[in-house]
Amino acid sequence: MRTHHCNELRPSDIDSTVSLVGWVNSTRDHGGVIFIDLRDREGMTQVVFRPEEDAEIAKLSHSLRQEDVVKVVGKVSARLKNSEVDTTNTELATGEIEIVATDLQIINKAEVLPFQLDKGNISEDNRLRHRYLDLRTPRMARNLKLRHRITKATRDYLDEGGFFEIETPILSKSTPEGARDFLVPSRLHAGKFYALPQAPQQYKQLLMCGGIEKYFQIARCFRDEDLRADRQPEFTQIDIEASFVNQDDLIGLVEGLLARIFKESLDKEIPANFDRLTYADAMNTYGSDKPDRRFGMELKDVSEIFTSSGFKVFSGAIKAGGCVKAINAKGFSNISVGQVDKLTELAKEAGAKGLAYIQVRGEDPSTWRSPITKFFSEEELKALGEAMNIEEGDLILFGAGDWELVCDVLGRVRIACADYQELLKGNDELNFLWVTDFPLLGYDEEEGRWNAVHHPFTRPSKEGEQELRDGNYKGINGVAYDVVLNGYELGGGSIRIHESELQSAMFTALGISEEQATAEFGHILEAFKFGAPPHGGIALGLDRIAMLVAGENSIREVIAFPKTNRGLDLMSDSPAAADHKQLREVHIQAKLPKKQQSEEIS
RNA sequence: GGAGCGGUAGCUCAGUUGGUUAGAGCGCCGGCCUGUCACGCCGGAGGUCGCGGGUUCGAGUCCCGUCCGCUCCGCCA
Repeated sequence: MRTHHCNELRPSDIDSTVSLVGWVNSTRDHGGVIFIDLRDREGMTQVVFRPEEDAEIAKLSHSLRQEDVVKVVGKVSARLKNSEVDTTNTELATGEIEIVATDLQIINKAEVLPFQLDKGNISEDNRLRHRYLDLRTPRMARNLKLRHRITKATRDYLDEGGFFEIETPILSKSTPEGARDFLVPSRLHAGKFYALPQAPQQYKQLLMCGGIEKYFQIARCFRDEDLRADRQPEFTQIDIEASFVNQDDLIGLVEGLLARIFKESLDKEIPANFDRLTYADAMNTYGSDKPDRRFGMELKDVSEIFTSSGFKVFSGAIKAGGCVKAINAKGFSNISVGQVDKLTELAKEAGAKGLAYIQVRGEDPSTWRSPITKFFSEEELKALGEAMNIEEGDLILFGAGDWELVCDVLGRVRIACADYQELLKGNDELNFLWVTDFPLLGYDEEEGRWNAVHHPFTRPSKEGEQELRDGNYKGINGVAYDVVLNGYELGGGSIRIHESELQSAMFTALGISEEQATAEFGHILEAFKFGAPPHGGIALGLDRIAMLVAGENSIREVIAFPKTNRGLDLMSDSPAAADHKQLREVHIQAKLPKKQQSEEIS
């Protein structure tokens, strides 16, 4: 049907006869001569219709409208160019040539579109409602192409590394831990349900038990939780598991994979090895387990200065076993009152009592504007000035109290300040980082029990193994690692437990009874008894990687048919009610909230 | 579950303190135009101001409720 794509023709093709197919991107009708830009997946080519060339064809060309699907046959010609005029279009790859049409076939007319494809600022709900049109835009074509290159690079790289791509069940079993599951009622087994997988975690470990040794999957995962710009209810992970490997093996593997991905999608070189920070250091220095290190503004512990301070908020916090930390937002002393209020609100939401600050208006502390410096002694002010490297124009922000809380609060404040100061404007750096040595278990005050920080299959550190068996849960680290890019968690993994007895100890730690463990996880406990190899793995968020590669702010921009914030597909209008027959077959009766009942009946 | 922002023509938006017939650009329709590439010129059509209620002589504008979209907190082992 076609001889070329719309991005291909060059001056070297002049005088050849070609045929192109595609969509009418735009028309410029001069009454006599008519130009159209013909667009396909790859690019655009200008077609010119002249009455003197073929009166019939030229006449037909007057009827062309945006997004008509057409086939054009014609001769490749040079654009008019002499000392007086130059009709070359430097914006277009094919801008030095044009097709002089000798035949035009209108394959399918398009009605007037719900929005103009060449306008860049269409509201997102409108784009989603007509996603099949939105996908024609260069932006979406590019994003999906990049996503394809990423998955292709992943498959090639892991294949070359000896990994088998294996599919695991979508209809699987609900697990008590973790995110809310999507449930699928069983027709054959009344009252029973499959769950859609949150991740192929157990299956991939069972593949290791099955002697596969190296597995990967571009795996669709499902979580019935609230959405965000970087969270969809169904999303895709690059899921990897390998036997007889340690943490360094997996870190090296993933560094190589990401290098391959960035090379083949953006032709960008990234560092061969990423920095590593322990969880404790990441929290201590950046107040986050996924720190954005493209800017500094590091958290500093200034407890020593205020141990016996007259300012009781600080000295009291230290006496109670906590700490005082501060950040220096360089050059941000001109912060507005409104912004101070916003930061304070942010700190309070995170659990702080307030947010102490100093606006540094000059060298001398007497010029500093602050609600708290009046309580500080001269020595304290001097020591603080040195510790925080205080200079004119700086803004110092404090947190005091429990270490974890202070880190978290200042971590959030740090991000907000960078945002206000536009520190990352125009920054195209790719800052990769490993965060390691996560705590294995975290204590949930509200529920009064221990939770897995990563998941219940993460291996404790060598020293932690006996502690786990003995029930000394505080302070055990897991052999877990997260890879972070510019403040986004790209993925996380761990070396797993492969001994049935140690896995049971883990379930005990999580308050799962022996009966429950047998019922929910019996298959994996059993599998570990028959010669399970030591193994570990990682899962990377494909959508987030694609988002960052494409330079987008939302993963919806790299997903062909995403859901809205409320989990709706505006195009197909899902989810939708099921009719009574369907529900009967799966032994389900819908019981709607009161306010919805009246609507459904009417 | 909570907070914030938004919803006005097919699209993107403006709309003052509540006050006459709700505007602009693009698109669309008709006419003109033989070198444009955001083509140009002339004319025209097009509105449940998200929906429901309230206040008022009078509501796009104020109040209450509700739906939808976006961002964030909670949540996301």
